[in-house]
Amino acid sequence: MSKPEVTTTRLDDAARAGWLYYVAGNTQDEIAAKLGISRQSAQRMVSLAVSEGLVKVRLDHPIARCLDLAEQLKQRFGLKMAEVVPTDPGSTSTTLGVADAAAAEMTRWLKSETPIVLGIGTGRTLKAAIELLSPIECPQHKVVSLTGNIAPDGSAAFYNVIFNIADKIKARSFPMPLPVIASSPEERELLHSQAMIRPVLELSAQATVAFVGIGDLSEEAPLFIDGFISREELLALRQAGGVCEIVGRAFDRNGVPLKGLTNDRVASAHIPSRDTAMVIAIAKGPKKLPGIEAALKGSLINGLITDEATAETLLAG
Amino acid sequence: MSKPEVTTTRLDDAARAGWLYYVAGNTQDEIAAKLGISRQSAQRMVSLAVSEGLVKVRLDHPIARCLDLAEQLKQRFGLKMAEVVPTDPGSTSTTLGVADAAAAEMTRWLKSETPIVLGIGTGRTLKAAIELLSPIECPQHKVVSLTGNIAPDGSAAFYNVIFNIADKIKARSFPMPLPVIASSPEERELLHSQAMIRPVLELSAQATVAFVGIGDLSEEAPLFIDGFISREELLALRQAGGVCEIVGRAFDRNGVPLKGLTNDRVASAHIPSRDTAMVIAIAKGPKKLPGIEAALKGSLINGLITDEATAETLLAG
DNA sequence: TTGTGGTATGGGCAAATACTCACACAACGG
DNA sequence: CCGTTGTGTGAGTATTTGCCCATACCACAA
Repeated sequence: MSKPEVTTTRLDDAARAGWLYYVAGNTQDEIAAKLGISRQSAQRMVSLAVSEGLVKVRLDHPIARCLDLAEQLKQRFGLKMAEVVPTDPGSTSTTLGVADAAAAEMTRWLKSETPIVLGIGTGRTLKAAIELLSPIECPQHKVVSLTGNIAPDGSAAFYNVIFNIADKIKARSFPMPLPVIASSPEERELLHSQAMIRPVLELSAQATVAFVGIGDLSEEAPLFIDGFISREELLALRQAGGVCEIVGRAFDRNGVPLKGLTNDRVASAHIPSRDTAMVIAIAKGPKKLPGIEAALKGSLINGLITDEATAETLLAG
Repeated sequence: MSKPEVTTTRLDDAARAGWLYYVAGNTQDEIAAKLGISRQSAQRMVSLAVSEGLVKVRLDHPIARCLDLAEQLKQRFGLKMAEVVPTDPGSTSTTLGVADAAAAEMTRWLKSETPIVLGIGTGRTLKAAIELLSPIECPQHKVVSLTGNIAPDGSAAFYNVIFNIADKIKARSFPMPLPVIASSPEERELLHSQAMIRPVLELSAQATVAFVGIGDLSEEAPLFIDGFISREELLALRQAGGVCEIVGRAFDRNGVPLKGLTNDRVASAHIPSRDTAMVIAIAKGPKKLPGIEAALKGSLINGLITDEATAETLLAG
């Protein structure tokens, strides 16, 4: 006999046992007594009810939908980790919710006893996340910046958050005292070969986990708004097919880094290897969608924190 | 609301834990690890999710015996609708199972696109049912109370559930700001002629469907326990042949309303006409048997939700 | 009758889960 | 300011559950 073929009365009994268990809240012992069978049989009845799909559980909470979407994201894009937070339909904030979730995820990593190397990108979302981070003492960990922290005018780049996080978690921090984008490829090489910088770059390659934002390349591209690139450079990136930027480096819609242009001068560390590190992007909203899609296609990341609406669009596409 | 009042984020966490447990099939240990909390807390979260009613279990199996009994009930007593849930032999609860079924039946009605008028009685069973009701937005419907909601001491009658249900389903609600039993027939007339009350009474007569409980008139009669009638009044009702009470109005064993006594002063609306409305009683257990029999004999109802044991006794008698 | 293959049963045990308790901490009220 | 009260937490412990396995049972064929 190929099919399991369960008889009707058997399923009836299973349903009854399942009812007594799940609805009436009996223990298997009690069910056994009431149905006049052994506890083991009662257990079998209950598990039969489950395996035959008689028992359906539903969670009456918006969160349930989010978890479901997260699971789908992981499946579909081969992510190791995904988190979807509820969308607040009214809000236009690009950080609401995801920042909290990112802070929570960071905390989970930081709670580890064994030392980790935490790579940190840049951006508004990340800054918001770190502001939400609860202070926690983790002297065992190291936190390393993936981007330079010097703005074009020589001031500290505002959305470079390495100091903020280091302060919050009392870990040793490794900032990258460089401009985000050097003036020429040669300057970048020169800077990268400095004794102060090299160990930071090496450390960033060893990151256990990295949190990065995804920047769009629209008219309001953070790289442009914050003055790291000129309007002409922004247009050139778009012309070349660029749709997003991670730690300053521009990618096309397939997540392939653009050749030339500002990419030749980006002084940031490379995104850590997805084989050895968790690279978690924090991004939501329609403006970031092409960027997220690119990052997923190009396997630039293996973790994503986003919101419901964004997740739905990603899965629909 | 005198409820414990659990904050949103706490419920969110509970939902998350519940999802991981029931949907994703994690053990509590795994949940604890994933959420970065202790196993005990994970357990608490899961049980919170259950106790807050976030987790709904449904059994997708018509237990043959119950269906059979339901069919027989419909045939024998000319009901339009009957539902029989399994009996838990050991339990003394008067709501277990039937409340779930009632909630499911309500949901079925509420899902209707076309606006309905939902009449709601009172009582423990009904309250339990409404607590199990999943929140569902139905602004198209109206829900009207069939009984007054003022207790003898002036407080809100505890088992009047119009507000609970209105809150759950986001429908316009029509409570009846009256005492359940007026001090005299004259007072009742006066109250009923009020401009605030009349529309409610008229609406209740137009109900599409009404859910009512059946109260017994034993020493533990809810009317008496909750202080709506005195012991003397209770005894008088029994003396006069009363066996049950629906929306406060007492009936004899044939389902004929008693003349005089407290019935002259009951301020409740009449049970909607069985010709135009579904009137569904929710009741089980030996104590309610005479009441259910009376309601069936007097054709006070055309729908019944009860349990196996009660159904069997009804059919045997 | 006996053997054989398949299936159901219950004992036993480790894992998982629920519960109780004591304590920490914050909010509240004198 | 200090007790009081309520709430949340972790530790420890009892209960419950899931699962393996030896055994009993049954139908059927030799």
